[in-house]
Amino acid sequence: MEIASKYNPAEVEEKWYQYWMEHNLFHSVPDEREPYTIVIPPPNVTGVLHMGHMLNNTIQDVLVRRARMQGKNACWVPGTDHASIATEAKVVNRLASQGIKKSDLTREQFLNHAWEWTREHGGIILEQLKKLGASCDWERTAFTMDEARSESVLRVFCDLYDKGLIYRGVRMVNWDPKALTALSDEEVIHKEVNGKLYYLQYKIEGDPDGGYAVVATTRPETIMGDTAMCINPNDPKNAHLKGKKVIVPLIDRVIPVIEDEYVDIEFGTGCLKVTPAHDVNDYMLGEKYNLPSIDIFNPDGTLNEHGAMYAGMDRFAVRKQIEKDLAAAGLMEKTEPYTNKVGFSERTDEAIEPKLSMQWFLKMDELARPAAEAVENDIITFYPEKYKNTYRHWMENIKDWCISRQLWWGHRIPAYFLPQGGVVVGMTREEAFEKAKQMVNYPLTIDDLKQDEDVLDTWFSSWLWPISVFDGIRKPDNREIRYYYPTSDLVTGPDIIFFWVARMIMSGYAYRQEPCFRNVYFTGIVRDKLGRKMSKQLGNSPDPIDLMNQYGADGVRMGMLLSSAAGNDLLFDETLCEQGRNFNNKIWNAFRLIKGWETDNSLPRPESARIAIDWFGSKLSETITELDDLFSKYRLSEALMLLYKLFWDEFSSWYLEMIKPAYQQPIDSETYRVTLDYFDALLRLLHPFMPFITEELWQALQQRAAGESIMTAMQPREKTTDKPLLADFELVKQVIAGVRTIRLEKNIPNRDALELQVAGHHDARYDSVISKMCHLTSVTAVSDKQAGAAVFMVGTTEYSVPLADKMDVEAELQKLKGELEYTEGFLLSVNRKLGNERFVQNAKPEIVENERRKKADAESKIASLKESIAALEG
RNA sequence: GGGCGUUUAGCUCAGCUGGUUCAGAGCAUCUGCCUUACAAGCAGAGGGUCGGCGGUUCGAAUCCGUCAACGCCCACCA
Repeated sequence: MEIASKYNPAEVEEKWYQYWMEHNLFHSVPDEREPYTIVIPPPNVTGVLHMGHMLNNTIQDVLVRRARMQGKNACWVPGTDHASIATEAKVVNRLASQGIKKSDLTREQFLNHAWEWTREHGGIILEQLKKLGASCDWERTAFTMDEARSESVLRVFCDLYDKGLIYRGVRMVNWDPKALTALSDEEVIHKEVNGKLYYLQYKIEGDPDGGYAVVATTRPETIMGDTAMCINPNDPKNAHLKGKKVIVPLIDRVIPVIEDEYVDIEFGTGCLKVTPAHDVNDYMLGEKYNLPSIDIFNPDGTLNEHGAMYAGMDRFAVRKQIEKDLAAAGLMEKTEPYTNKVGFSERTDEAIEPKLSMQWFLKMDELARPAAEAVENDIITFYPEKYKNTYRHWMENIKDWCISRQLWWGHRIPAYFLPQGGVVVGMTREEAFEKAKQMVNYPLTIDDLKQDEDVLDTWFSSWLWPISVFDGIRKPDNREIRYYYPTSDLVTGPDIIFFWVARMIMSGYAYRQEPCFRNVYFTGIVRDKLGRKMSKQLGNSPDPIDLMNQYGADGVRMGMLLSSAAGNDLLFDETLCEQGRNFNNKIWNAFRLIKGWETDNSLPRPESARIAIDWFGSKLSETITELDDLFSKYRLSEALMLLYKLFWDEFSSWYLEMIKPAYQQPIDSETYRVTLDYFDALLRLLHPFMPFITEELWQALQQRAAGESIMTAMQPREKTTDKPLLADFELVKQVIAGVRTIRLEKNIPNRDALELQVAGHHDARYDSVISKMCHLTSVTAVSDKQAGAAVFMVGTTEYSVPLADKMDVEAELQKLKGELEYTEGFLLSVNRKLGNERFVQNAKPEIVENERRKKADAESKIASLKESIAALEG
């Protein structure tokens, strides 16, 4: 059978994914095995795969596949998120392109469009995950707005309301004037903005001299909302303003001067304009001093009728205009450049407007307590650990969660207003109606109930995800939730630690009295090789699908993993995918070699093969131990590198070369059998990282039963590791490398056999291997130094290859003298150490002993080198 | 303004509780090879005063202090 010399991923990937699906190998049902559960961080339902998803899902797949091969009942639950704001924005945009305004539609009509959009674009991302090889249990695919999840969300809302944890009230919230909704604090990103600090003159009322106070502000457009000016009572320079009233520029409204120590005397002029409706601090002052609050903005950020002559204009246009008008009126003292932090909407990138509005809130302190403790006490472990600090800090300063959004796409809040005031909460209108009847003493029909128009924050559904995907909210005792929960590992980005991770932990304790997962693996952010975050705007993000077409899914998976030390950002470089592809090719070719061998039962097993088999068996065992350790620390990148080296260096470059029969000669059947076993074990170790090629070769390695798969084969277990053998072999490698170097330097072709002479300690047990690898006629012990031989040292042993006429005596002398000089310097430093009394007294005995050994070795090496030099010179 | 983290070979990183598994790995580079598994390869080689300074110690990449650069998170000073 002729096998191509290059691996072609396109030919095999789809085939095996279908095979896995056809044989239902991803599906899990509860049984007596230990469960291993991961719930996917649900991507936006209408999103497409980006590099962050690639990384995140590759890691999850590695963990799941490995767990499955360790005999656990592995279950990876996929699904998508309705992404309220993001999806609604996309739908609004599409409607706009069709000339339809959202405001022209009824809620129902709009939702029809949204569902249509979801059907069109939904699930694309899940198909892309299949191309990556993700072994999700697709039968369990969930959606945050499907029936089970929606009902769970409403139930939790009702329950928390009944417990008094959800309340409704007027608060200063973060208002997004573009999305026209309130946002939670976590959805606001603070950015530095270069602006101006405006110094405005406020005339003092009734001052005969036309005196005025100067206020420094970054937002002159809000003066129409001023209801006071505030000074610090301890500020001597503004003492003359105490008890006075001042006049708001341009609109000539009179406002009082109040005093509060909140005002920083040093900032600006020490006078602060107070606009309770449009600033969080001013709001506090307003509450404290009972000031009126004048809201001058429409929801979309234009000014309303309180904006006087600016009514209808956008807030930023007003800022420009008012600057001119104030200057014209002689009320603008000056402006100076000023940089301050402004909040922007995470989703729409619109400047946030603090706005007073009626919203629903969830009280957090009670929910946070057990969640904080769980992480503090490592019941839930974070990798890397540093995020524990971040989490603790947030938990300790947690504020109530604004959970209502003025959107249509999402879970509509199950609260109903009564005609004469008051509100009832219920799963359905009917349920609410029943409750309402108990509450009021006036006639009421079901249609009198008006449901709240708002929907819930998207995260109010995702925070239930680990429970709701197993239907643990609606049926807390069902078999699935009891079996799969708590889940094992969560793999996600640190950017959503508050949005999602922290809240899931809270809901887990609130509804299951248990942690929702045991370990959280925070991935880094995928950046380009210049360190820039990958983004659509920059166009620096490669298309994952293109990458997979080019390098194969296995190659790309490897490329992602090689660069991703846990928790560090990773600088993605396509050459890593290339490295992945090359590795695939290496595996492929090793297979070609092995498969090409004929076996012969009558052949005895050569000694060199016996050594090779013993040695590699130990190497394999040692590697498995190290691998387990790395996995337990979630050091996947290093785990993969370890296997890479095991396969490429140890197996291919050393083991296969050692057992390789001469050209077109058969191999003895014993060696062949063991080699197939080793190859099988390597494939199984590699499978979690590179599922496709390993399945392809595993199937080709020998006849497999229908439906059999490497996916469900067991991971190899460690056997005995012969440490002395491994150590010996490292010396053997050095000897072989030494001879190879001589061949290279002296230009001696491989086909010319050489002789190797040894002076000093040498273990002859490995001579068969050395002879085979170096093409030697013999390895002989000699006592006398001989001229005309190229020399190299391994430890204190001197090896030489007689070369006769090929010798360049001068060059050889140079080399030996250089080595002598180095060794003498080394000896000097060791002697200095041993001559230091305090070292000999204080250091641990074994350390001192070690130094003495170094001294002895160096001395013997020097003696040996001197002899060789003498022989050459003589 | 607070907190956290990073700084080791050209690049990306590993070095846990201070002492030959302490200066490492992969990639890249250089040299020689189309040796019949693989040139997407084979064999070999070079390359770092471990960010700067100071301290503790017989001994510091490793511990302490300090400075610098970069990054992240949090925060209501207009």
